Amino acid sequence: MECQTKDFGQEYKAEMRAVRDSMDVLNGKWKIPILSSLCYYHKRRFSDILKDSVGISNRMLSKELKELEINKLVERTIIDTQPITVEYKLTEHGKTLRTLINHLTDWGIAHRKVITGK
Amino acid sequence: MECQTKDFGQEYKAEMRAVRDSMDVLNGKWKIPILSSLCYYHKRRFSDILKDSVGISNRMLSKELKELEINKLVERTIIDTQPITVEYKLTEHGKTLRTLINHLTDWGIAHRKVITGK
DNA sequence: CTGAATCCTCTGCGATACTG
DNA sequence: CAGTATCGCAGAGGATTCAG
Repeated sequence: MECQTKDFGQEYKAEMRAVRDSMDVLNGKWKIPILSSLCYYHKRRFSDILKDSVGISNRMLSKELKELEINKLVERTIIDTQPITVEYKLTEHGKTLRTLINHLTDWGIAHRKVITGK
Repeated sequence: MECQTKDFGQEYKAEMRAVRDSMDVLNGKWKIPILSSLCYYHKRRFSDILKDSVGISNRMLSKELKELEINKLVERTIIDTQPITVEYKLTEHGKTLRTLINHLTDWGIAHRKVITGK
């Protein structure tokens, strides 16, 4: 594989911005665990995601879900029970992350082999 | 695309670990700019990468390069000039990152379209 | 049950100065 | 030139408590 971009000026800056956009979305300790939970259970309640993402606090979960919603990756639905419950699910756009996460997974596995030699 | 993993227990945990491995390597403000510089210029000196990665401090560059070297993504070669210079380049393993970065770029572009609508 | 509010700690990162 | 050493701040994230 040729390891070059055509132009280290223009195109390079655009690429940097795009990669940063992706990283910003995925960044932090909890984004991917949360997304994975929503990916598996197509609908999931707050307290359930809390259990799936082992170790997270409600403060963090709340914050992260809000960001994911702002980024149009997750949809929030209030269910009018007593007491109120809330359901979260991936948007169509959110589902496209699955592919990206798969790539990250694959490279991570290959990388671990290189580092640990196994 | 079906958005599921086969098993939310076993396989899920392995995937989480792999993704985190990838993210750890790429994490932080400067890893990708540095890698991109090395990707374009197949060999590059410390002071040059410093200029490529606009805004980075020598302290940070030094730290990041060290981490990349530990992760076997980058190779360091001391050139015995006066004063000494040092050349960095991607390892074979490091070059495999290009593909991953491309995926991150592509998704970042698509994501920006969704968010900004343009 | 689903958060919001507070408080506190720890880490990433910038600025600057110094060394071989 | 290629780093290392020190300092300081801002933001990420944990624990706990409160509210609708």
